[in-house]
Amino acid sequence: MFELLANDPDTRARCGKLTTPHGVIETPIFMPVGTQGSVKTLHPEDLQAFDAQIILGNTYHLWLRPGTDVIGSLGGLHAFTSWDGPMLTDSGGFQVWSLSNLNKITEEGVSFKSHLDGSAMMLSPEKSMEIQGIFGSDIAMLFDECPPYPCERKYAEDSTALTTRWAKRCKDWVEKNKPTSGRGRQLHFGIVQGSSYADLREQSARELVDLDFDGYAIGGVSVGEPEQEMFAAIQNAEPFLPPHKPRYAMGLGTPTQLLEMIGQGVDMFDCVHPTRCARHGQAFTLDGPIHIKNKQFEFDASPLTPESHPHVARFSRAFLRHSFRAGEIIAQRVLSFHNLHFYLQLMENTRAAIREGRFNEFKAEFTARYQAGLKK
RNA sequence: GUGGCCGUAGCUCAGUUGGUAGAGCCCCGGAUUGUGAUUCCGGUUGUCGCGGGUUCAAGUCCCGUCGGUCGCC
Repeated sequence: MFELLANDPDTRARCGKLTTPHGVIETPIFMPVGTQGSVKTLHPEDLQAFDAQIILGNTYHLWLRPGTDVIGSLGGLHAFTSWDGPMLTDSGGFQVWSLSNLNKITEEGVSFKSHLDGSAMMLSPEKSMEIQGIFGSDIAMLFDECPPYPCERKYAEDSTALTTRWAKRCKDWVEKNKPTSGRGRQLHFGIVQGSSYADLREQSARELVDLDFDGYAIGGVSVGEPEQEMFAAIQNAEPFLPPHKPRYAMGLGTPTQLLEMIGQGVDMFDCVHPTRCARHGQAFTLDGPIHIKNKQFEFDASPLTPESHPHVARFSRAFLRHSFRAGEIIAQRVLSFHNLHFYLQLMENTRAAIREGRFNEFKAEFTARYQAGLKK
């Protein structure tokens, strides 16, 4: 299922291969986010063009619209969205946090009002597993509670314990119902919580590992915490996760954060950052991000970056700036393509560096150049 | 010729009983971290058509004048 291929001698970074029903994923990997069944502005062929290995979908959003009846009758999420590669579905636990003004958390689950039509809904561990089973994603995330940041000790304790109890219920449901992706056994990842408390992170990790899942995510990050807290959450959980299972940092991060966390033993990432920034005109480069809408690019005939994919490099910076200012869709699409290509290229180069035992050097070089660009 | 309406930021306009000028867009810059994101935040810009009068104080009131617009002869 998960095979470790290389360990970096100087850090906790490693290379691996995760086998899923719809294909093999090489780690470390970044997973583009396609909340509602598509990566915004991109065609599945675009994703293939820069070798996206796995993409995300979201249980909460796809359950509310179009619903399990539609996706189920169309043959599952892969057939429905026309993406034939591996797919991971988030459980909806994060939406409990991000839409928190509309919900109420109880032992049973979360009752909330649909943000689409206000109708009363209830999401529970069993329900989330059932929905993800019908979707037939390759990797299903357990239904967790993502506490806010900052979070008081008592709340964090109760929340962490609740996430463990919910994890047990998810496991029971899965063992009873044995969901498949349509091509084989669906994988299930537990989610470590514990907020900013080291002992709770450890406790959460241990309890989830005892339940034995296919992989482990570190959640409760990307909720507005400072970067150091984010890294601390990883460091407080990672030592208690089994080396022979994949680790996934949820909702992260920037290019340099990815390298930092890979060095801390993380294998998988997802984040809306590259696609959201792209739609707003920010492009990632080896010298830090640039705002393509800026006046300095008005007459710039050069490609977005020297390393840009041919689909992107055929356009001048001047044209991209113009297209953004004119509100043309092509601009958002080209930058989305570019940013994801940049992230996946970074992952590919990182894997090569780990295999060759020079991850630290690679990370230092990349980070120095990127941050020098940030200061300009 | 005559009557009404209108002249305020680059554009479209708001400006209460007179109290020292605002909004949206544009433009310039920034944010964005398990997507409720064509989102959010910040910034630049004015002979208030012109001249005169009343008043402590006029974009607001009065007179004149110029320009635009609509109606009438």
